[in-house]
Amino acid sequence: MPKSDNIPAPAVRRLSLYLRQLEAFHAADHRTVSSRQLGEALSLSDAQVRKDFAYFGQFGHPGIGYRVPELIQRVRRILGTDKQSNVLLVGMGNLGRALVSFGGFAKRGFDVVAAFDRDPGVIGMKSPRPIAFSVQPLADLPQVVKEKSIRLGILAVPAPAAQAVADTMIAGGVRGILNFAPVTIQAGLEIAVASVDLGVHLEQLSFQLGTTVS
Amino acid sequence: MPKSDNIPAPAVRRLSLYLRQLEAFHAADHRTVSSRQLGEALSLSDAQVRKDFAYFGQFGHPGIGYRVPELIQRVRRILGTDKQSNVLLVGMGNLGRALVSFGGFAKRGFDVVAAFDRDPGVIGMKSPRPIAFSVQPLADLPQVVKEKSIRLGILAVPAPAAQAVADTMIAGGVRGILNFAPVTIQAGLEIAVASVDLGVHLEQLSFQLGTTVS
DNA sequence: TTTTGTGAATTGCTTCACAGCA
DNA sequence: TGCTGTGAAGCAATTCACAAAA
Repeated sequence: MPKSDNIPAPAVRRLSLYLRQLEAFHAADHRTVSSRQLGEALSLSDAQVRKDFAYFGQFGHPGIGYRVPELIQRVRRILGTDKQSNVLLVGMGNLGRALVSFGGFAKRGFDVVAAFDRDPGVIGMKSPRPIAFSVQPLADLPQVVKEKSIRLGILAVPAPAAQAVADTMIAGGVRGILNFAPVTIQAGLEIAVASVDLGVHLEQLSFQLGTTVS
Repeated sequence: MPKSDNIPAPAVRRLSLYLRQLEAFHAADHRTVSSRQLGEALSLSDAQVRKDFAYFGQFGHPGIGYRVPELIQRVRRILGTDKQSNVLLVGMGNLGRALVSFGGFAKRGFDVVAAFDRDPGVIGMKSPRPIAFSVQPLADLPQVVKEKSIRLGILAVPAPAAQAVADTMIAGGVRGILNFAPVTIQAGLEIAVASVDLGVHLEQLSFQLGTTVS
């Protein structure tokens, strides 16, 4: 049983990176890995790595390091991705279509099993590539959430529609939203929201270039 | 002249959010905005907002607040997006195609003006929608970087190719990379790298659901 | 030896609270 | 009065450094 409370948010963010790197070590047939090796691969200190894992329990073996397959299992358990879960997506514009075609989610434990759009033009569309579902109207969302036990939704609609669609998702039973619209989504504390604003990331790079360099 | 050094990284991240929100206030015809209003819209404290701006200079007017158009200009200047700049993209898979079709970059000061891919099958392709350039082979990258004064590149290739392509971009003169591949890119300190791992964000949501709730 | 786990020290970030200006 | 800018205080996260385990 971990302390469960008082875990720094940055530590949780890094947990995902550790998992990704552990899987890379596993693919390269490393049986064990030390906090220093793991930190080096991710540009973190060895102390940081040990402290982060310590928030969740005792995973290491003194003198040995961490056993890779064991740690992968335990981190997945912590993140809740030890079993596949279903997610839905709303907004089948350019980005939405790219995201449902994107193979990377399934490898990390998330299956995109339903897509919704307001536009009747794309509803019924068999979505790009051989995908097993067709695009449905938003009105069907609550039913699909129940039938497929969906907890997470990806929001890929234009900015002006984002808050209203988010409200619809929440009312329909979605518990967490990954938002790609460049607006701040307002939701209750019991709803988890993460936002990815592609423009923001380029701005960060632009700022760094302005200061890092002459 | 700002102090220039010792600016917390979180403050720089929030600067992009302030800009986005200021533009929303501007569109709604707000002439001025207080730190409290701005903070409320972004779920931040008023003190946080004032302190963040203070890292970069004195922008506010006591008793009044911040003048919206003025602050927008100054934040853009700080981020280096007061003038449009050219960016390139490598990797015309699903995600890459969606990103070049994505209108949101131009509004924030970034024009995607060139696209590259390894696959001869897509080279020469006029890219989706009416876009003014065609996909080129990677060998052309250094020349394009020079001709179009490109400093930033978007990396949207599969994970196994990402590091090699990043090296090619850097050797070609790119100074900052926005990486969508789920790997840590190794680059010199003079190169700015930002990574967006779509799977990681879903994992964060998954973790929050596991702990927030029963 | 090697390497973890962890209290203690340190560094960094945020919030507080108020002087000063409009 | 309303609101900014900022030193000081408080809190959070990281790094240090070492006892214990293999």
